[in-house]
Amino acid sequence: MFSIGQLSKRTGVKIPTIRYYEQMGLIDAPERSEGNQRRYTKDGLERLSFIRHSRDLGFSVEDIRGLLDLSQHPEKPCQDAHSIAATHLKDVQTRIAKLRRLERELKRITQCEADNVADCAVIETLADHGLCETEH
Amino acid sequence: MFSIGQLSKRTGVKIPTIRYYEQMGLIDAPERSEGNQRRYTKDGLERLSFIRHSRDLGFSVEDIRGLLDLSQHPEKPCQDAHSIAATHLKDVQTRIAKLRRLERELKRITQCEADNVADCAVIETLADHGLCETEH
DNA sequence: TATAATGTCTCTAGTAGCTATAGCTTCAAG
DNA sequence: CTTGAAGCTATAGCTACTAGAGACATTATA
Repeated sequence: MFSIGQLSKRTGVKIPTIRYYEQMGLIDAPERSEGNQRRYTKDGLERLSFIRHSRDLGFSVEDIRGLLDLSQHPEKPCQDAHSIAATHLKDVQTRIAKLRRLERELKRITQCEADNVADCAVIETLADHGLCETEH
Repeated sequence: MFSIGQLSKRTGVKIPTIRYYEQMGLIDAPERSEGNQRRYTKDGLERLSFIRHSRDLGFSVEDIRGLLDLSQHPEKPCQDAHSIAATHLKDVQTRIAKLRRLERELKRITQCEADNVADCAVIETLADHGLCETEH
């Protein structure tokens, strides 16, 4: 049996976050000690690790709900898992593309060598959208 | 003079967002019509465009506060603007790097060809961090 | 000029995914 | 038995908006 602090150390999930996941119904409310403190089993540890890892990969809490549910039913087909992951991958790729456009634009404007605001490319660009090289 | 709706159309900033910016002190409270509706001048339009453009480039509201302040003082040196932009650029680059790691990992796990959850690489990977190729 | 349609007003609450704080109780070590 | 760390609940805060309710203003058409 683990206390919430031990669980936190083993999974890398902060204590308030564990309580938050319980509240959100991502993890079951565990048993309690006589003094009303949470006591987790190995199962709880594994479930939380799954969640942690999924969050690390950027899945939303809603996605994780679905993935957790699937993981409890090994005999089910796994199309749903594939589709959740594929959708997420697309989303990540979209965000990368957007950030790369920002990066290009920011690189360009930070090359400004002016000394004061009147001639500064950063401020000038922000003030006038027409000066941008790309559409955002 | 523009109504809030006209301002919204010209800048692409949604009406509730304009009111929100006013509340946050990013834009000044404009004059009102007899019937208490907001009436904006060209100045207001330009300031909001600046904000919109800065948001498009991903600057935070706090950053924008600083940038707006600088833009009002053309005689000032523009180091601060450069440093805000450079910090933001680094931040964007960090996020890109992180997303690329995610992309690689997601690509890998979505190549799974299994039919059911028991053999599914997606679920398996999430359940066991040891199966990851990279650190997140 | 009357009326209908659209626009705008304020206020409150909700979104995601936590994080922080206050004031209390419990646990483990010495 | 005491002390200090760890845990409890409940509430509020974070970013940057967005949605909705119910009332009032403005504009276009009949």
